[in-house]
Parts: sequence; C-alpha cells; structure tokens
Amino acid sequence: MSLRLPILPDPRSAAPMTWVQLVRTHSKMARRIEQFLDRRGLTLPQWDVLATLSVEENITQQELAGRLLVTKGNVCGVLDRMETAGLVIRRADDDDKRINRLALTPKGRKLFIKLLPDYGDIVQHAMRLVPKTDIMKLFQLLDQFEQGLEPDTAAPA
Amino acid sequence: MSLRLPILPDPRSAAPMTWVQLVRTHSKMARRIEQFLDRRGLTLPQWDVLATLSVEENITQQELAGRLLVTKGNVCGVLDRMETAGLVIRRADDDDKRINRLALTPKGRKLFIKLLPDYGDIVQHAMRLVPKTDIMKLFQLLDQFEQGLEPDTAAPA
DNA sequence: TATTGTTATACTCTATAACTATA
DNA sequence: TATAGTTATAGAGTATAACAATA
Repeated sequence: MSLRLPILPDPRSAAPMTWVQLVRTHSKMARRIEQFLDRRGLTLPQWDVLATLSVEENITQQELAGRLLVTKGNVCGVLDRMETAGLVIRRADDDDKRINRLALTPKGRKLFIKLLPDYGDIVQHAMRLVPKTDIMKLFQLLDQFEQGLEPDTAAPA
Repeated sequence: MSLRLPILPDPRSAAPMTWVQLVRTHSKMARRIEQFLDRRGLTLPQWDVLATLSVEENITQQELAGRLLVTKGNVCGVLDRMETAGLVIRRADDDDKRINRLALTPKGRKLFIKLLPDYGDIVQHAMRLVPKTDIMKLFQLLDQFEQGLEPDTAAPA
C-alpha cells in the first residue's frame, strides 16, 4: 500500500521527498485524531481552540486567529459554533469595547481535560516505532524546519 | 510570535509535543504551498492528483482515492473540476466497463513539469535551516512514525 | 483614520448514503 | 451479490470583502 521509496542520495530531491513524507504522516495521523474527536462532537480546529485557550486565557479573537494561522472571519465562525455548543465564552473587554476576551467555559475546560490523556495515548501509540531518544530529535528537526518558515522570511516563487 | 517551548524531558509529553510541532510546521508550509498553487489555479488536493498520476498512470479512481486517503465520492468531485480544467482524462477500461483509467492530459503533464522545480525550490528554501545530513534523518523518523499508523494497527480510544 | 469583530458570499474539501451500470 | 463510479446532501473550513462599532 504505502510507497516505500528507496533512499535517494540526491540532495536536490531529499527536501521535497521529506516534505511529501511529512504530508503523508500528517494526513494519516490527522485523520485518526479527527475520528477520535468526531465521536466527541469536535473538529480539529475546535480542538486547537480548546488547546490554545487552555494555555492562554483572555486573548482576543484576532490573537487567536494569529495562533491558529487563519483569518479573523474564519475564527469568528468557529467560535460561533463553539459558543453554541457551550464550550467557550466571549466577554467584552472593559476598556476597549471593540475587543472580545475569550475563555473556556467550565464545560469546555472539563471536556479538554477529559480528552487530553486519551489524545496523548493516541499520539504515543502512533509514535511507538520511533525510538524514544529520537522523538526529541524529531521535535528539534521540525522546529528547525518551522523556523525557516517565519512570515518575514523571503521565499522563492 | 511562535511559542518556543523549553525542551521538556518528560517522556509522556514528548510525543504529543512533537506531534503539535509537526502540525505547526505542516500548517505553515501547506499555507505557503497553497499560495503558490493558488496563483496557478490549483488546490493542494489537485496538486496531489497531478503528482500521483505523473508517477502512476492508468490507475482507477478507487486506487487514486486510496493513494490520497480520501473517499471515492470525494475524488470524483476533485476529478470533475480537474477534467473541466483540462488537466486529467477518464478513459473507460476496455475489459471492465465499470472502471475508469486515469491519465494526465498533455496540458496537465506540462503544468506539473513546469511547476515541479519551483515547488522543489520552495521546499528546499523552507528547509534551509535543517542541516543537510539531518534531512534524511527527518525523512526516516517521519517514515517510522507513519509505519505506526498503518490502517490494520490497533489504536487506543 | 485605523482596528476589532461580524456578516455575506463563494468555493473546496470531506463524508455518507443512495443510485446506476457493470461484473 | 458485489464493485466502480456518480450524484445528492450536508457540514466544516477557508478566504475575501464589505460593514458596524469603537478607538
């Protein structure tokens, strides 16, 4: 089923090949997590909102959009659905009335805390074939990759 | 802007943390490539179709769906749009008339060949901070990760 | 004027399920 | 009966652009 390419030493194709592999891995893993979340009535972007707000409460919608790398119009719709589901609340800022401060509801926080261990188990199980000592190496390489993608970076084409 | 987490030695969180980093990297890179493709009138799934058919011609729609990890109904719609754009053709199989054999049109193939070097440059540039010798390591680790995700693998939750 | 958030619009992707034609 | 592809339906995500309220 999966195309096991022989290791090509050609450095010009190494980067694209690695990116394609990253996409493959991401697709499969994301599908698995989506299934897990779907049974709990959540989508992946909604999970990202829960995860973000569980760490940083009281950020604005614009800031949330920045964290999730999407537009404010987009995040507005996602928040509509989550507010309807009772997972998040928008609270008008005291000083600047243009701004909404975002927070998880108790229900939202409880749900996130309840699902987080299972989420961790799924990821750990999926990565069981990666040697433990290499997991941090993988993190480091992905981090380096991401640093080459900062928005102010000049890119070809 | 980007949250640079300190290296946490806790092995229980290493895998989820690495997965989150993979998602971040994938999101940013995918957005960049989507912008590149959008200017050429393509979407990412459509690019995947071009890439797949450039290597394996005459596969069926079902097989293509398998390659792309989506349903046949989904791939049918994507192919509709690409056929309208003159990039792919469906040819009825001679023996089994239920089956469509897929191929790139000359236009589709020309487009793919034209864009491939730029695509490679974008990826190479994005990964320029990853040491050359580590790129194959990254490939290998992602491959191991993916192998833990084969569909017949029992997964928790 | 500039900024935050909302709304309207449009499109693509995605899945599920019912349907047709063929095997 | 089973399979390949199509179509209908539905929903979410995404972007862009125009709009309202506020600064």
